Amino acid sequence: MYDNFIAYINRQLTKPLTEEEIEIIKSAFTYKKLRKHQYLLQEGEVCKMAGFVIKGALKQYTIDKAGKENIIALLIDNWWAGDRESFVKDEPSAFYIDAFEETEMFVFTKNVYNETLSHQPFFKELLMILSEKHTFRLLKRIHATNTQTAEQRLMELENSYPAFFQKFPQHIIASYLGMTKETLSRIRANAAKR
Amino acid sequence: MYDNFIAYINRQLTKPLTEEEIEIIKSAFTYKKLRKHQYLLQEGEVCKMAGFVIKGALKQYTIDKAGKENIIALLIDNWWAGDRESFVKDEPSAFYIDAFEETEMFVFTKNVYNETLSHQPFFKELLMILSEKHTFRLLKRIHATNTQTAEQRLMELENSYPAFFQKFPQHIIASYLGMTKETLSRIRANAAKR
DNA sequence: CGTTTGCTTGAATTCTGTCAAAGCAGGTGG
DNA sequence: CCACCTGCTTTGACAGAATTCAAGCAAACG
Repeated sequence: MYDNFIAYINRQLTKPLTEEEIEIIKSAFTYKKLRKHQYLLQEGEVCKMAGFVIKGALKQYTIDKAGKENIIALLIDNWWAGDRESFVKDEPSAFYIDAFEETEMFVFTKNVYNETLSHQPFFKELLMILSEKHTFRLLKRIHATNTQTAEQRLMELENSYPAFFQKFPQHIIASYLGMTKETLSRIRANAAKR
Repeated sequence: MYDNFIAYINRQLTKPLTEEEIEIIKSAFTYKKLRKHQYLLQEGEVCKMAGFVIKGALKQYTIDKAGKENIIALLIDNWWAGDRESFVKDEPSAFYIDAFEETEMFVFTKNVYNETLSHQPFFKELLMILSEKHTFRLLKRIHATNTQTAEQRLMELENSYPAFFQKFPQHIIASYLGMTKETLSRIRANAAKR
């Protein structure tokens, strides 16, 4: 059951996990299944649980006064889900995270993190590597929104993360890209004409 | 000379630096002064040096085919400068970083990082803490551009980082915020009318 | 079968970028 | 000391892009 997860971690780290470390992972991460529309986290809650998406799809978003969802992240197989800021600082989260389809995860709690994972060198290295990759992607997203047209960003997303387009409807993708669903639809229509 | 820098690091870490660690810092970080307009890094170069801004101002940016600068980061006193992606992966950087005014820094090289700093627990912790804070800020920037108007983002920047407006002219700030200098000027004019 | 969900399209409006021109310092060199 | 640059800001006119509001349609679902 943990095989793919262990293999994934080994792909990130510079040296493979020892048997001992694998045991630690198996005891620290518990299997959790989210039904469609089930919350992993709600705004105002402190994020006490984070984890790895084995299979499924979640969205992370805020809701403004008008009730509109603003998608900040889309999370699918082999991604991590959780609000790290809230988790680390023990502060209420600004985000909702919920399952857009039935989702299987390996999760760990703040207690397990504090007592076990945070002392493990392999886990510190993993966190550092993931954090760096995440930072690089976020920087690219900012740069892309500042320099590229809506159409270019859409095409780039289609190339980089085609799975998003299988899992999520267009209005979700549009919000993630910072545009309305109408704009996304029109971009598509214009591109098709050429 | 290193006092403020050591104090800064102690403010980040959970436990204060030992005398030994302070000595390591003093030998690993060297003082460097950049003249106005001097490059810390140019596009296409591998970033072999990164560091802490003691005093001064730098901008990190790309240049498009039309020759237009696109500012991705502004770096002033008590910030860190360098392209971590290039530094870590040993790949050519996509960015320029140059001093907008005379700038004093404490820098470390890739060699020093590999041989010394990367093995120091205190430095790993520091990197992790800084990386996390950086990530939180980047996420907020993305969310702000997707949900707030140009005027709101400008006002928020004025509140959060007033020093930017002392150090940099408006056309640099505008680029950082992803708008043209004309738009920024008009936002100001409209806001003043009310 | 009716309801929900997602997608498209149109028209009007607002916002932003582009291009061009002009003004306004501050600093430099003659 | 003055004239001239250079860097920065502002303004206007116009074009283009994106949002909003509204309506309609198709597919999926219970």
